[in-house]
Parts: sequence; C-alpha cells; structure tokens
Amino acid sequence: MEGENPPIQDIQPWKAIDTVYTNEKAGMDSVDKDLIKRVIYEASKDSNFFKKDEEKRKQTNERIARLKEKLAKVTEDEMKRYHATVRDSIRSAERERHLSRIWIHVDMDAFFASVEELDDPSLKSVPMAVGSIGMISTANYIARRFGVRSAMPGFIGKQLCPQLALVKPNFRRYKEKSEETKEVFRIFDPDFESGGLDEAYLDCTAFASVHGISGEEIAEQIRNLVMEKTKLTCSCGVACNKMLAKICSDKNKPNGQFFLSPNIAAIKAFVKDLPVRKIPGVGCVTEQLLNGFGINTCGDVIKNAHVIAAVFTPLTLSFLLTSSLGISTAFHGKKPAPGELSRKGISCEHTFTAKEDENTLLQMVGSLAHELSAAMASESIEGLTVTVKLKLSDFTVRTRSLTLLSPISDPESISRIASKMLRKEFPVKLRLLGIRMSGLSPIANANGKPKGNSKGS
Amino acid sequence: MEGENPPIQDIQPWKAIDTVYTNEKAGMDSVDKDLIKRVIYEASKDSNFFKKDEEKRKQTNERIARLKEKLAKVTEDEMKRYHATVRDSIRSAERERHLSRIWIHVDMDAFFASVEELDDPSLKSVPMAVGSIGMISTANYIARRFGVRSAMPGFIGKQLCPQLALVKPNFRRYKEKSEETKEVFRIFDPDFESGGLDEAYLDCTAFASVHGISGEEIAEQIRNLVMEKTKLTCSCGVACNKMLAKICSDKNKPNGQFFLSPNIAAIKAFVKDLPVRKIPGVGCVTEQLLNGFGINTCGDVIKNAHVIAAVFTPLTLSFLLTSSLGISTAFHGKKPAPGELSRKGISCEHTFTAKEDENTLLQMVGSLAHELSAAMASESIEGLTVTVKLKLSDFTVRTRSLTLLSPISDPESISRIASKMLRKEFPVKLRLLGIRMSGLSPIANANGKPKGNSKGS
DNA sequence: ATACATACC
DNA sequence: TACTGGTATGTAT
DNA sequence: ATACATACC
DNA sequence: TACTGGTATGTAT
Repeated sequence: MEGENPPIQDIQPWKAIDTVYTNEKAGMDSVDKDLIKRVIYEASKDSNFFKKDEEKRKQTNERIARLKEKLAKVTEDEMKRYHATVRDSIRSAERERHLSRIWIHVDMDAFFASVEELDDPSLKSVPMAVGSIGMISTANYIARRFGVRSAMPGFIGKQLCPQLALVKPNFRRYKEKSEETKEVFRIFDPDFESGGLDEAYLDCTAFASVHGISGEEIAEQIRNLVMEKTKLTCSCGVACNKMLAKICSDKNKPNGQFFLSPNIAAIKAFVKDLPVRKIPGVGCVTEQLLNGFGINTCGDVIKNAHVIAAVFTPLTLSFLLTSSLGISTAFHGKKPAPGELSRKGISCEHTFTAKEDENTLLQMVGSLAHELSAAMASESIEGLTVTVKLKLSDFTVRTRSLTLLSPISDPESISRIASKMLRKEFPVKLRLLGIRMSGLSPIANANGKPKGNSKGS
Repeated sequence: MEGENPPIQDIQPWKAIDTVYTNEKAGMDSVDKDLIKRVIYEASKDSNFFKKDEEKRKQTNERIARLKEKLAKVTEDEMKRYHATVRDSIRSAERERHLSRIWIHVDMDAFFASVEELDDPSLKSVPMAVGSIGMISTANYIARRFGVRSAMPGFIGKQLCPQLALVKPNFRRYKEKSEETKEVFRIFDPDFESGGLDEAYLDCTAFASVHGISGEEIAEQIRNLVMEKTKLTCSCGVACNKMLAKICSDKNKPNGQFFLSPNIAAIKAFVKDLPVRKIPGVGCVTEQLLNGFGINTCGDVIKNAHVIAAVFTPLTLSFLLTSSLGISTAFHGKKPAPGELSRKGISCEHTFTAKEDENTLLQMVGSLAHELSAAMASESIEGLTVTVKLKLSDFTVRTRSLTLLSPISDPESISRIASKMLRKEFPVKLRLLGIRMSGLSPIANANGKPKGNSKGS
C-alpha cells in the first residue's frame, strides 16, 4: 500500500461520490454521469448531511476491515465446516423453491409525478419532480435525464436542472388514484398485497388456472385495465415468486412487462449476474459490505457463501443465499390474526432548522403529541410504549423510549412522557423531533369503534 | 356450581393426585393404581415439594381461567379470522410434510437399570431402580409394576415397594455402553442425532435406498446389532419424520418396534386419538392448559385450533397444529457452524438440606465455582455471562445473572461474581445453589486445545 | 425492554 | 438556505 | 440483557 | 429424613 500514487479521488473527489443518486440505470453517457456526480458533490460537500454520510461510509469500511480480520483468522478446518453449513442452507432453501405459482408485481411508473401530469398535462413536457426544495419524492422521466431522482433534495435537483418544476405533493389525490388501481388488482387476486401506494404483489395462480391464461396474458390485461381505469401506466414483473416478480417489474420500466420463465435454468441465468443491490432488502450498507468482500452479484454470493457464513449472521446468510438462488415467498403471508393489529406502531416527526431553545423544543413536542394523538384517535388505538426520536444538528439520531403500565392515547399523557424524556437530553441542538407509539391495542371504550382487534396471546 | 355435593376429592384426596408418576402406561388394574396414588399422596402431602407443586397447578388453573375470560370476549367476527389463521397455518404446515424419508428413533429400554442388570445379573429378578433415596433415574420393569418410575424420589419408591433395591448410578459405565450403541447407529446414518445417552434419531433414507431394504428391516437389524454389541434391548419407531418415529418407538416397548406407514391416511389415523402429552415438547403444564379447554388428543387440537389461536401464542399454535397433523422435521438440523460452539451453556448445581448461614452458603458458591471452572477448563472454554441459581427451602427458584465485558473461566472470577450476586439475596434459606456460564467461547490461549470454535457472526 | 441501524416507498 | 416522513424489521444488550 | 417457566433425559 | 442435575428453549420485559 505504501509508496503508491495518491488515489484519483484526491484529485477529483466527486468521482468517488457513488451515492444513492448516481448508481442507477443507463441512458446517460459517462460524461453526463461525471458531470452529475460533480454537481452533486459541489452542492453537498460542505453540509452536515454529507459529513454524516461520509462518516457512516467510513464506519462501514472499518466494519469491513474488522470482518476481514475475523475472516483471516478462520482456520481451514473451520472453513470446511462453513462450506458444509452453506450446503445445508442451500439444501433447505431449495426445499422452499416453488415453480408453479404465478406472481405478478405491479409497479406504477413514476407514480406521483404521473398523477400530477395527468391533472396538469402541461407538466408532461417539462422536467418536473414532486416534492419540495428539501426532498424529492418522484421525478418525471424528463427530469430523470438530468440526473434528478427520488430521495434527492430539491435544491440539488435544481442545480442539476435549473428549469426543474417542483410540484408540492398531494397525497390525498395519490391515494385516490391508488384505490383505482386496487380495484383492478382485486379482479386478479382478491388477497393481493400492497406495498405502498404505487405497487402491489398479486398471486395470479388461481386466476390463471380458472381462466386458462398465462401470466404474461394476465400482465397485459392488468396493464390495460389500469390504464383504462387510471389513465396511468404501470410496469409488471411475472415470475414464480414475489421477489423475482418484483425484480422483473423493473426490467422493462416504464410501461412494460417482463416474464421470467418458471424453470430452474432460466432462474439461475437470470440471477447469475444480478447485482446484489437488486435484491429487495439489500440496501446501500449491505451492498457496500458485500462489495468489500468482492461480492457484487448473486452469482458471487453463491460462490462466496462460505465467506458470508464466516462473517455474517446465520439469518443474513440464509437470506442472501435464498435470494441469490432466486427463491422467496411463493404464498401469501398470513394476515394478522384478530389477536393483532396490522399496524405495529404509529409515529409523527418533523424536521426544522436546527434549534436548541429548550422551551421551543418542548412546545414542539407538545404539538407533535397532539398530532399523534389525533391520528391514534382516528383509528381508535392506544399504545403502551412512547418513543421520542431526536436528530441532532449533525444528523446523529437518538431514540429514547419508555414502556408504561397501561396504554395511553390522550395528547396530555403522550406530551408529558415525551417531554420528560426530551428534558433528560438537554442541552441538545436538534433538526428533527418525533414521537412514536407502539405496543398498540384498540381502545375498548364506550362508543368508540375499534377498527382493530385486541392484543393477542 | 353452588349447592352441589362436595367433590369426591374432598373425601379421597389422593384420587386427585394425578401427578407425573401415575398417569402412564397400562398393566395395572385400577385397584393397584388407586393404591399407588394413595401411597404417593400419603408420602408427599406434608412436604414443601408437594405444596409448591399444588401451588403451581393452582396457578395454571388460574391461567386457564384468565384465558377462558379472554376467549369469552372474542367476537364472532374475530373468531372467523382465527379460523382463517388456522387454515393458513395448516396450509403452510402441510407444505412441510415429507412422506418419503425413513426415520428411526431408537430408545434403549430402561437403559441405566438394564446396564446394571447386565453387570450384576442378580438384579434381574428383583425390583430395582438406579438412583438414590432422593431421586430415581430409571426403574427396571419389575419395579415399575409396583408403580416405581423415573423422576420419583427413592423414598416414595421404597414405600411403594419396600424390597426395592436402589443402585447408585455409574454414569461412566452408561456412557461406555452408550458409545457401543452409537457404533451401531453410525452404520445406518453417519450423521445420526443423539438425544441423551439412551436414544437417537437416525435418518435411514439413504441406507434404505442404497441397500434396497425397508425401514422395518433396518429397525430389525439395528435391534439385532445393538443386542449383539451391548447385550441390551432397545425399541425402535419407524416413521417418515423425527417426531412420529419417537412416538412410535414407545408403542412396543420394551424390545419391540413399530412402523407407521408413510401415507397421510395412516398418519391421520395414528394421530387422531393420540393424547397431546405424547407430543414431544408438550409437558405437564401445556397438557393441563389444553385439557382445561377440553383438548385432550391431537384430533381435538385440530378441531379446536381456533381456540388455541385465540388463546395461545402464534408459535404455540403453529407447533401444536403441525405436531397434531403428524408433521415435523424430516431432515437433519444444521450442525452448529464453526461460528458457534455446539454447547450454549455449562452449569453445576447441588441440592442440600436447607441452609441459611451466609458464610456456609458463600463457601458453597466458592466450591461450585471451582467445580464449574474445572469443567470449563476441560473443554477449554470461557464464558461472558454468570448466572446464579437459588432454590429456596419452599422450592421457589430464583436466578440472577450478570454479563461481563470480557469472558472468564477461572474459579476466582466466577466465585467473586457469583458471591456478589448471592449476597444481594441475603437473607435466604436455600436448598439448592447453582452456577451457570453462558455466552461461551473457546479459550484461544497459548497451548490450550480449544475443542470448539470461535464465537460467530 | 431499550437503543440503534438498515431498508423500503 | 436547503438532505423527508412513516413503517417494519434486525441486532445487540 | 435479565428473569422466569417449561421441557427432556 | 427424604423430590436431582444438566441443558435448551420460549416468553416477557
């Protein structure tokens, strides 16, 4: 390592800024990409956000270093046993492989942005994003060509594309349109599982067999009906399990579909060079960790599973292995028993320009408590555990929680408890305050209409 | 409930004493059984043990009452959803049903007692039990006819059968004989799983297919070879999974075998009237709880699964349902990865006549610490967590634990920490003291030979 | 139970 | 000037 | 992590 | 006179 030339990053630091925003799809040549990286870097480099981000990446690298040390200490003998563990895991994963189910993952194209375009067609011809100067939810396809993406702050989007139109989100409207899509989904699978406003998983096995049609034909029908109903386009993935369907729905986006043939050879070929980051559940950090061990694709995961076994948790091994083999849930998950509410927590948080005045912060907690309490009332639920979330001005996150003896939902109780926890943290300079209630149960009160069920077991 | 005659138990209290000892096998007529119950009752009724036992049973009954209240509050609507949950659970359990594996559970007959008879044939003709006046491990079949059973204290055994010969256990010898049996088991399944000195689970699928013989034939061979090798008899259960094999090995005990045909009809018939207590994992308490809801057999579990869903934990539901359907593990469990030691804890405890002198108790902790440390040294392991176990003179059990920053194994450290925890409990009158170490890792020291592996993940 | 990290939309 | 808000889940203690 | 309960041999 | 000892696992907090 010593005596080498300084790495390129020291001279063109933005080239190393391979953040969330830049590691996606094709469609731009490398000059464009380079420019985009540079703009993002310049816009970010002095912010606390950027510092925190770098710190995290550094810590992950240190974690990689520690794991590598651990790996180095593994004896040959132990490694043999890790290989055996891997063989075991693969064998038991394979028992969960189901090829005979037809899953379709439907993903609305640039959903929020498309709804806005629908409601104001003039937006169709300009680069546009739904969100605020602080944060973008979705960008339309024109804006994406400038490098504007979701989860990017609006001010960076503006720097990438000064003409960018920022449209304030209108969630009520998106919900409406989402309900329209659901009417379509129900036709094909009354039990479809939705994953947010803009996507859903449908088990179309029964529909296909009853109507004697293929998954691909069903996907066509879904896309047609969704268009008819909502005037919006969506993309579909057709495969034999949820994960594969989800990955497939991204393949021919927008307004397309992709069918993965339900046979092992096709699945293995599909998965072989798939970047691990495509596995739902593998985010930036896990990707960085795996890359640190030279594991970039699902094929690499299989080849190096013994390394993963040596260095990660058994659950992580099993998850990565299963996913990389193209295996995942092929049946609908159990719906929550009446024992449980389907929701496990409810929360409310706000970001603001960093503040340290104690009274101001305490007042904000009070108002959060009222907001949260109102949300709880509207579902007739109460909760046992109060968690306060603080984000310091340097983006460090802290949580403090307290579990009570009996559940509460009134704003006064929530406020009192949250304030007490906040006070213990003073002095602090905060950019975010949040309150969350968990351990939820329906309110069994006089005339309330509990929409949920009594806490189970 | 009011105005009824006093229940029979008030007059003949021993009839209600349906404890561990009396609710087993046939072979005695009801007069005998009644006599046995009465003797046991008379021998027990004034002891602290008996009081604690009654207290626990009472608490379980209160728990049943509470669960029934909860059940009563379940609305029709909720109950419908519990039914749906059950349907879901059954569907997913059925996906785990494997009929094509051949499992054999081998259970040595009255193992310790039989070894003693082998070494001293004069014991064959008299009622005999291995154990002490305080506790019996195993009784031979002659003694069993008097009602003497394992887990019964020797003094009660003597009251049931004054001629009872009590033989002191010789574990080294049993281990030797157990190793002999294992040599046999390895022939049929090199990966067999042992469950204590006297039983094992063998997956004989491969052996059967390689040698073109049936499970029943293999069981014959196992029994012959075990007899040849050890001069001891054993019993075998042959079925398509571990649980069923285990239950089957009990069917024709001693010196017999039982084959359960691997088809759903046969399994359903087998399981229908099987008492829940036969399910390995369902002990006295769960049995009592289930009986409290009128659930006595596996058939009842299936019929009343919605009740179980409403009242027990999802895991318990799934376990009881799966078991009652005759489904269980059909493949060898993963062996511990080199990441882990196969052992998760190591402990040492002693019972004595109740003491409250603090110095005496502290000295006892010191000697336990030395014992434990020696056991750990012999395996070259150390541990992070120290747990002290106390049993008060009234049989109440208390545990206190502390997790350290770095692992220990030397007697001084263990003793120091355990004593500190004990002192906090003073004053107490104890009949048992124990120490356990967990969070184990191999000692990576100079010339030690770690038999295990470094702590994982 | 508490605290924190990761992930997804 | 300026990097969300809501939820679930995993991991460690 | 801590405490306690259940289960098995 | 007198009701074990060792281990794993689940549940709750």
